[in-house]
Amino acid sequence: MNLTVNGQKEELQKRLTRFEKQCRGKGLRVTQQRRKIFCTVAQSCEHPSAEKVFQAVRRELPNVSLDTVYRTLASLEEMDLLMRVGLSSKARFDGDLRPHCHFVCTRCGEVYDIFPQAGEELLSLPSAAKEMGEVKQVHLQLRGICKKCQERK
Amino acid sequence: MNLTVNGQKEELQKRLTRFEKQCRGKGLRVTQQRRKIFCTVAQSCEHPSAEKVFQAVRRELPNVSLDTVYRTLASLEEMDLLMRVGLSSKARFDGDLRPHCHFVCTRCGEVYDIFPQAGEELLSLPSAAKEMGEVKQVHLQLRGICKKCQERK
DNA sequence: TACTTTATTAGGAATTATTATTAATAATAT
DNA sequence: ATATTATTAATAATAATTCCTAATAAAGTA
Repeated sequence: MNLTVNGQKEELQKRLTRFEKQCRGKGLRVTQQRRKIFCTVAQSCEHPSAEKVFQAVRRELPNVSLDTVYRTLASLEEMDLLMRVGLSSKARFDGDLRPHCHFVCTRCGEVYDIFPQAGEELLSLPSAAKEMGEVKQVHLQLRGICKKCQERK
Repeated sequence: MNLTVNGQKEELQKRLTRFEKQCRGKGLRVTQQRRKIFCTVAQSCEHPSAEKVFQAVRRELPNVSLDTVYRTLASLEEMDLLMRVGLSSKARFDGDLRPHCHFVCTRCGEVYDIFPQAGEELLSLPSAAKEMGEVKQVHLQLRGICKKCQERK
């Protein structure tokens, strides 16, 4: 894990400040565990898994439990302090390979298709993409709260 | 599950034809199980989970096993006959909320950041997006084979 | 500072999702 | 029709995540 985010200390500081503000705003206690778990993800460029976060946090808090890590990561995601790569829970499949994107409801987990209008361009690939490897698929996912969930609450 | 894809029978037929061609091309046997599993996903607009596919297939092939469904879905994905929404395996987290996208290597699972160049616009949201609900995050994922994996065979 | 309240946590058990194993089955070529 | 060999069913095993409960500790209050 890197100790700085792309070599930018200020960015890390900004994230930590935001974290504390958000917690206090929501009335969440800033516990050692919560702070350390957030720090671990905020400092890393490696998109760590829950297990990796657990291992890293355990070096300083040897008794931290894996459940705490999962619980905290979920609540940090809820507060928009970090994001989850891919989707949680089980895999879902799509037989439609035409260019379109998915609206994923973060509350109920439902996945909706969004097709671009005729003539509407979905996206242009960032130029740095080709340096990473061979791009075979593009997945564009919009996350938010779906209409149904907005209505029922 | 819908029996037609957005009301277009031709699209479904196209997918089935492609499926058979791909299987024969790769020397894979077109078994009842394989065909029914593919059909189930190809006919559906609901991005079914492996479990859902299993339930649907079992109505016609009562003895199909869950393992077969998982195995077949994975091979269909490999053949680019369907795609997986989100990521398989474990969840991974990112503390960087600045606009950027991820290159996900489908071979080794590694996740790399790609930041747009200065002035480069990542994407414009499809106009249909706002009808789905409130978009809170945009996740752009490029999938392919990373440089490292390309080199080591 | 000590006390109280209540969210949070550790530890372990339970659940869910996915993958591996192996003998039996069935699709294709002959 | 038969042989060959990929594929499958059934079940066990593993991996990932979540639940449960008593113990702990953060933040407010006296």
